[in-house]
Amino acid sequence: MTKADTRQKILDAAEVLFAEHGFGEVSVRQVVHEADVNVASIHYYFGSKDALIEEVLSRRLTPLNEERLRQLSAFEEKASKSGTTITIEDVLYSLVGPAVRLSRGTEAGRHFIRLVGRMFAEPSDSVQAMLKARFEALFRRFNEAFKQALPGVRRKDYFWRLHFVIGAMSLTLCDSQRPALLSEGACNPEDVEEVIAQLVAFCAAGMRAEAPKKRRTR
Amino acid sequence: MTKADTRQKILDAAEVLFAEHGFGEVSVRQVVHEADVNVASIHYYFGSKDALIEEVLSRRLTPLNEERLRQLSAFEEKASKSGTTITIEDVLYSLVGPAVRLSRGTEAGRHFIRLVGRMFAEPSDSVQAMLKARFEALFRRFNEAFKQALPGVRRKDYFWRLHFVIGAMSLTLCDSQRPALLSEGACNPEDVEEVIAQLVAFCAAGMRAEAPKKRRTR
DNA sequence: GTGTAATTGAAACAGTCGTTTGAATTAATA
DNA sequence: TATTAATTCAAACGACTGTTTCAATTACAC
Repeated sequence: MTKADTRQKILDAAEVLFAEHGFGEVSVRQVVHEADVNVASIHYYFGSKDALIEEVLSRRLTPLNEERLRQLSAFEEKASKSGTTITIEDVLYSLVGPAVRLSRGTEAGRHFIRLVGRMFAEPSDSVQAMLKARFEALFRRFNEAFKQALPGVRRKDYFWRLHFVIGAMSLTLCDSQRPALLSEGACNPEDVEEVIAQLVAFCAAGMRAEAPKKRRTR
Repeated sequence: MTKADTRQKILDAAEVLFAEHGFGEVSVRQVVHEADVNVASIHYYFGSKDALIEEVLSRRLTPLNEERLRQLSAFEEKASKSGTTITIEDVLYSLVGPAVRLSRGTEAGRHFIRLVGRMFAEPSDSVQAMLKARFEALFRRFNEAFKQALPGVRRKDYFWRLHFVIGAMSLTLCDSQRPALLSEGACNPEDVEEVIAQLVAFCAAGMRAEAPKKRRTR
């Protein structure tokens, strides 16, 4: 067995187990058992369990965010060629499309994406710091694009709505089965383009909403 | 110290710790240390760690969901008296209002609500079964109300959108600080009625959106 | 084929885990 | 106040945690 094989087997097994049960609940011994390698391999290749977690995440997160930026650039170029500006649907499509496709393509992608969704609800400082580092560039780029697509929306309203978009997206990535269960089969979570279209339509309408007014507290 | 005191101290400490670090990451010894009681108390009062988790959740979830139903009924009554039907804003307001208020009121509420948000991203079977049991009645009741408020929306579209609403709400409850951080202070997560108004406006617009159309896969 | 480095293996490290025990203590009942 | 029941306590249970050690094995350059 070559070096690459063992590393890969550990990462694959860890991805599945972490997605299924969370970081804290999965022991390195479960990982090495599933990967069919020795206990010491994890520390030989990664140094520690925490370092392994980092590796599991960055392995797929980097290409995913690159793809998002690629799609966004393509939409912007297309718009500028036709003398228009990018639409909110285009921006959302670039943001959620690659992620949903990854989450529904292979079994590995499904596990990984659930892992990311789980992390967004994870308040632990180390995880949040990691997320921030990996998403900062993406965030700045999409902020500009959203601004262009939503000229009339106030700054404050925009940031709240971005937060809601992230929430809707996270849950959709993290839990693919609930809509099917709740609707008793009417929703098909495996119809990737349908999921994307639903998510984009919902978020675009929410983003474009009238500025909210507070109610009297009851 | 009376019996009630010890039980209460354990529940309070467990709520904070579980919300902060998750179920698996918190040991019963951390809980008893924080609660300043003996290790055996947890098994004396609750039987097991799992049973303690259940107790922590149901202690606040039951009154929360009762309040949601109360508000919904009040809106429905008001509408029927004036010969109109309930609006989507009213339904959403009943769903998210009590939860957001709980999450921003006391420190205990904040911790508890983060716990619930975290659980929605938790795929573990035992947790999902627990959630299902505790939310089933609420779910049926709100389904009817949404149906009334959204006569033109197809069944399939509705269930997808409900899923997105839950996602937006979950993240907002779970992570109160991110909007403030991302917006560099423009959003104030402590302005409870503002948060509710923003969430309701976003979700109402999303719920009322035009039926989505799939794009060509790129 | 020999020597050297990379990798794997089984065993053990010191801690921590959830849980249990049974005696010591407190509170309630009579 | 005496008796009984409820509660607390320190200590220990075996199992499991992440990590380390070092000999055995494999791969590769010469």
